[in-house]
Amino acid sequence: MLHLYNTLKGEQEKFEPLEDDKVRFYSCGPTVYDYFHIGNARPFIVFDGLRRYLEFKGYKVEFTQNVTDLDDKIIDRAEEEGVEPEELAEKYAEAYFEDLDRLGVKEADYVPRVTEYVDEIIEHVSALVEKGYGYEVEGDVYFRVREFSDYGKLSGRSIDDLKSGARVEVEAEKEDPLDFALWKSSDPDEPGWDSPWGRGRPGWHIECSVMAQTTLGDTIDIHAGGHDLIFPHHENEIAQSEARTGKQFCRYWIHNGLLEFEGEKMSKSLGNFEYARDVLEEYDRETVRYFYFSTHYRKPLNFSEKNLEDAKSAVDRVYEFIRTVEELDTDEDGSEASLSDSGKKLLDRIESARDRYEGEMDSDFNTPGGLGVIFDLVKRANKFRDEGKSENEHLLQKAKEKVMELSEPLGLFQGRAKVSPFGLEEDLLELLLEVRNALREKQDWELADRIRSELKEMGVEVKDQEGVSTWTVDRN
RNA sequence: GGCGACGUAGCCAAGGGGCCUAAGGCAGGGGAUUGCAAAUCCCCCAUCCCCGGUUCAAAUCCGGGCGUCGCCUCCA
Repeated sequence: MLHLYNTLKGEQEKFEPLEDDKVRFYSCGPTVYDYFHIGNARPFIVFDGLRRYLEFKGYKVEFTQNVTDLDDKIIDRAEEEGVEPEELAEKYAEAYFEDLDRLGVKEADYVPRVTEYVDEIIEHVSALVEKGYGYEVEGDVYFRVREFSDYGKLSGRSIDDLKSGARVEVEAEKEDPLDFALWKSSDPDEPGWDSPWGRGRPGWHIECSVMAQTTLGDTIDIHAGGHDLIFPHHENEIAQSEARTGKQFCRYWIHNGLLEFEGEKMSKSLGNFEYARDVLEEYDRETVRYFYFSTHYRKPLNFSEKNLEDAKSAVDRVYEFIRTVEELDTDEDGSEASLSDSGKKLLDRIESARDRYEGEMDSDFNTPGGLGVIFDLVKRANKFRDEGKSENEHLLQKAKEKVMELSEPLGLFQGRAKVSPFGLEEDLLELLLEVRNALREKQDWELADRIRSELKEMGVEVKDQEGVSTWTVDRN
């Protein structure tokens, strides 16, 4: 039974979707005014993992991740670069999809864009105005926070706490400084749509409410995003949504911890960030994914070379195991009746692995625990292999299959990308290694070592093992 | 100032009253294996931020400190 920490309740709860095995899952997507940085990638990867894990457990998941392609940041940035906002948004939306693909994030079922939902947004805002939750002042429409009695239930604050914070910008036209914009009037040179309040564009929080509810329904099961979105973004989403429907908007609010860099939150405004695409030049996707899954998703995590290098070594360890097993001839069926004691132990470990794994993962998506089960299996299988019981080699095959099965939700260890799409490079490499092995037969170590070290410089690592030479590429 | 999260080995990181003489990974040391290298295997490497308390029993619960981070303003 899966348990998730629900920000709304402030504690872990049993996860039970509204409709038996169907899960309606919304995850906050990017505002496409720039490439996303490696900290932004955390929720993308972590919630991709959660989605896959739900599917792994047999749920039917409907997954929506929006693209905010209309926003003041886009307008500002477009002006700086001297291009149209639409053009800028399109450029970065494309880059976003490319980067997601490189990170191995599965495509969402629905990928709504704000500009395609303006009609629905206007409808939603109109409904709020009719109900007395929204009011117009000179073409802007605000949400009347005091009207919504549950305001603050997600972030655990009261309106009075917020007031005393006193950092809320005072705009004279608002009835209350805490009220937030649902709709903003646009200057003639800004993007705008005709509405009952004149030409304008959606406010800052409304798009998520509308896109979530349009694609998934009035009440959704999971809404996920970064911890820094709890207030005001998600708080306001709740207010807008529930004020209109009178129904609960979302049942489980899930928030990931932030990525830190040298002790501070990585963010665009602090300037201490690295683009995800730049990190991917250095490290392959599985290293990045492992890096994220090796810490519980709610904890803060420090970004550093060292951490990524560690992750890389760990990923290599599993691939090394998979590779060695694949090189065994394990055609024989191997009867389990004649297993040695150590074989029986290993078989037992393999057979109990899924339960142990789910036991970890069910506890608030504890991926470090889940990875522990996977690595434990690798360790024990390696040990078994070293005992040299060749008659039981099919057990290693089984262990490998289990490792891959359990790694699937994490998008790990399913096989590495080939060197080139044509396969020619691979053939040439094989040929080169054959020649090198002929040299080794003749004990021409000097030339053989030179080939190995020069290949290494190109990123191809050669290993000689049990008479066979293998190679791995240090890139994806 | 208000609200919240967190503090486990050299580093990363699970665990959350007795099975902990604390998973797993990385790095390091010693050994086996090896043309060399790599990989693999074996062995070694923590008493859980501090102080009080509850309990037969606490890393694990309670209270108080200290520290780090986040939110209260755009932000994943």
